[in-house]
Amino acid sequence: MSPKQRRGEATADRILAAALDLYAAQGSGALTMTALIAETGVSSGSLYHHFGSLDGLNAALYSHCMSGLLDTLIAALERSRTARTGVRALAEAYLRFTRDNRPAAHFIHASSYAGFLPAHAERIAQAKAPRMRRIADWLRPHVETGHVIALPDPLTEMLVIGPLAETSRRWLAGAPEVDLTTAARLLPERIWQSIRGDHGSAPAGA
Amino acid sequence: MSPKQRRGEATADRILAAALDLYAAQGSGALTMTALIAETGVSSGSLYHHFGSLDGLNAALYSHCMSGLLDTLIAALERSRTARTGVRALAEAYLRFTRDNRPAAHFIHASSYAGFLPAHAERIAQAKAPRMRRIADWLRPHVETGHVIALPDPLTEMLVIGPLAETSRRWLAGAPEVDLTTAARLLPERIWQSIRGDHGSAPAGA
DNA sequence: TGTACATCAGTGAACGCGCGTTCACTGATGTAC
DNA sequence: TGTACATCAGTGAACGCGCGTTCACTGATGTAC
Repeated sequence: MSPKQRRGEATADRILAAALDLYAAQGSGALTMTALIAETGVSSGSLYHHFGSLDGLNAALYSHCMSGLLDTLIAALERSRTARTGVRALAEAYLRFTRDNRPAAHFIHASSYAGFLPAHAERIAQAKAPRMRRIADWLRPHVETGHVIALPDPLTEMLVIGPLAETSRRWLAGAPEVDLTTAARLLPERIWQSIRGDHGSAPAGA
Repeated sequence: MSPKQRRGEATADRILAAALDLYAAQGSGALTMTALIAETGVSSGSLYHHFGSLDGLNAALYSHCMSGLLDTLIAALERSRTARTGVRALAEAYLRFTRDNRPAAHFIHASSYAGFLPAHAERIAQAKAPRMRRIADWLRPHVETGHVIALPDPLTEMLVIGPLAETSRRWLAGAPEVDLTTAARLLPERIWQSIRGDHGSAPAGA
């Protein structure tokens, strides 16, 4: 996991970067050990030394990309004070991440059902869990004051992430009718409407 | 595409059913020509006679599953008169489809970035387009009366389908915290809140 | 400051395996006269 | 009603290829004394 020599870490990073490049350029079918060896010049033995298997490499790449996304969302949230501005900032940040980190976003979304997720669940959760906790910690007081509706555990997340993930997926798949800029302008307020509590901002007129 | 003999159609259907079974049981990696030949007893030549390639078979399976989902949504919509009841019925129907047709739902969601989608886009659109049109036709009058907010083209769809798709994905991936029954009880109304216009039902108290 | 040694990092040839696909063929079905 | 024939449906052996992984090895790094 954590290399004991500097050059080891550098090699691992270089391999992950090349893996994401390969993925971005030619899709999931192109992310093979053979292609990675050809692309990086690194030997197969070295690849196995660092990642154990192709699945292990995929898991490491997933962890890396997902951490990038969550860190972006956390930064947006923790800059905001009210529930409404926080949710809106998170929504904008999510779509901005998709636009600015297309390969990483693509890899995250395309990996939903990949075999390496359950196989390396523990290692992945280790990176993901503390970040999810920070998001939950930010949200909790706003639920307690009634500004955000109280829903059973993952449903608020579904309402917020759902439209953003679906929009990102369509855009990543190349759907020409999806425009991230328009989405970033209009979706955040509608998402906020879907989770705000009775105690939220003025309901009908303003 | 359309077989000229009865038994041809029966064989193709049997192959697609076996393909979905294989997929459901062991994941996308298990849906291979070799496995399909072993499972169905059909010869490789027959497989190629009907579907042309593995990608072709995947595209046919996708079309079949997607049509099933859309038909379910259309039935729910066209039973409803008001915008609110229609949207709620669609949301419930979507989650019910996921629960009752797990393999088909899984295949649909997991295929988002598959190579066979662009490769067979035309054939797939032929099944999808008329169904999407019926949904759009149902929605249009409700936008015109102001009961549903007017948004640029795919954004309303993102707000409605997003939370449903995300909930389905998590459940399909085996996330234990996602409960489709709870989701079906609480999400529809929240989704409605996200797309209803000023002219929608009474806003704050009821 | 120098040396011995354990550990980490990296090499590359070789392996077996299952994959998608092809092709020359036979058998079944439906249609025209 | 019967026959000829074109087309559809289905067979299965054979192909080459690229894949993930292994393993015995060498070289680089850091640490203990």
